[in-house]
Amino acid sequence: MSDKHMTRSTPEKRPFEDAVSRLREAELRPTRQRLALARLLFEGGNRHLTAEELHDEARQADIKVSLATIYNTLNQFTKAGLLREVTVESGRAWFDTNVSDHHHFYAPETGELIDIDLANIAINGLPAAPAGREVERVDVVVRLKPAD
Amino acid sequence: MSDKHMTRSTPEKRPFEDAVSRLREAELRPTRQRLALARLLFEGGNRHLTAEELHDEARQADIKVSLATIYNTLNQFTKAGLLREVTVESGRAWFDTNVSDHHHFYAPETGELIDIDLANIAINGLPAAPAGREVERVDVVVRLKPAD
DNA sequence: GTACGTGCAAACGTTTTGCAGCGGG
DNA sequence: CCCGCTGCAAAACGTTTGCACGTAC
Repeated sequence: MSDKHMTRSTPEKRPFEDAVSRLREAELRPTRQRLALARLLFEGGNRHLTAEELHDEARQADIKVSLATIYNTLNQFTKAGLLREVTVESGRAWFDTNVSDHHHFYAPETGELIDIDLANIAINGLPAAPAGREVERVDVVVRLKPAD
Repeated sequence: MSDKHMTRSTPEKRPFEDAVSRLREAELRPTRQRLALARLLFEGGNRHLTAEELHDEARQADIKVSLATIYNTLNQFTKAGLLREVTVESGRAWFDTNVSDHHHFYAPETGELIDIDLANIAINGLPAAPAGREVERVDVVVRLKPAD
């Protein structure tokens, strides 16, 4: 086996490989743009972003991506289960890199979203879903306002 | 006390008077359009409507109202506490004539919203609001899908 | 009469789409 | 080489706004 194409696995390299395999598992071709966006999204913990915010981040990181591609990518990632869409406001979609079952605090004035772990919360006595339907997901949004 | 301005309270007359006083209490001038919309909204129990749906209903009832006025009116009614805005989908605002504290089932395919009474549901263990903030409202949305 | 409401059309912000060209496998 | 992806611009969508006119009080 030639080592002509082999590269040493440096610590800095890891995220790149992670992003590649993440995309492959989701059956999405690891294109330049998707890789770049995946790294922005998934490095550095749980994040809540709008399309516009991700676009700005990409620009700041000197990644050339059109807003249309941002939207396409966010929707594809969501469909593939890599992201979760959070609906707290009509007129703006938020995307959450935390795809586990959880809930949110939402502060309208700042647009801030804060995760609430499922372990912290119990919902009892929910009526059964109407006939012919089943529950897909329960979303709890705790709307905040500045304290008096 | 003169009965000069008194009108016999016929069953058909009530809703009109109700709508008038409802608007007066909310400090909104009872104009032709606001009255007509108020009657469409508040007669016949709890309703969940989008602006577009209310506009269509008005057209069918031969009420001439522009879409802009529908939006203005829905927002004014909401601010006045006569309606409640329900956010279940980014890109479309729903208005609920039930302003009491309650939650919703939501069926995306049909756009159907079904009230869940607060009595039926208990939420325990919610973390405290972050510092400097307080909880304004807790919204629970149970997203439905067609049964398998 | 006057302040407020309405209608219309145009502007807005977000999201989607159509199509020519690029690039990953 | 081929099919899927990207970029751009334009369109679509729900919603808001500016301004002239109308109307409740």
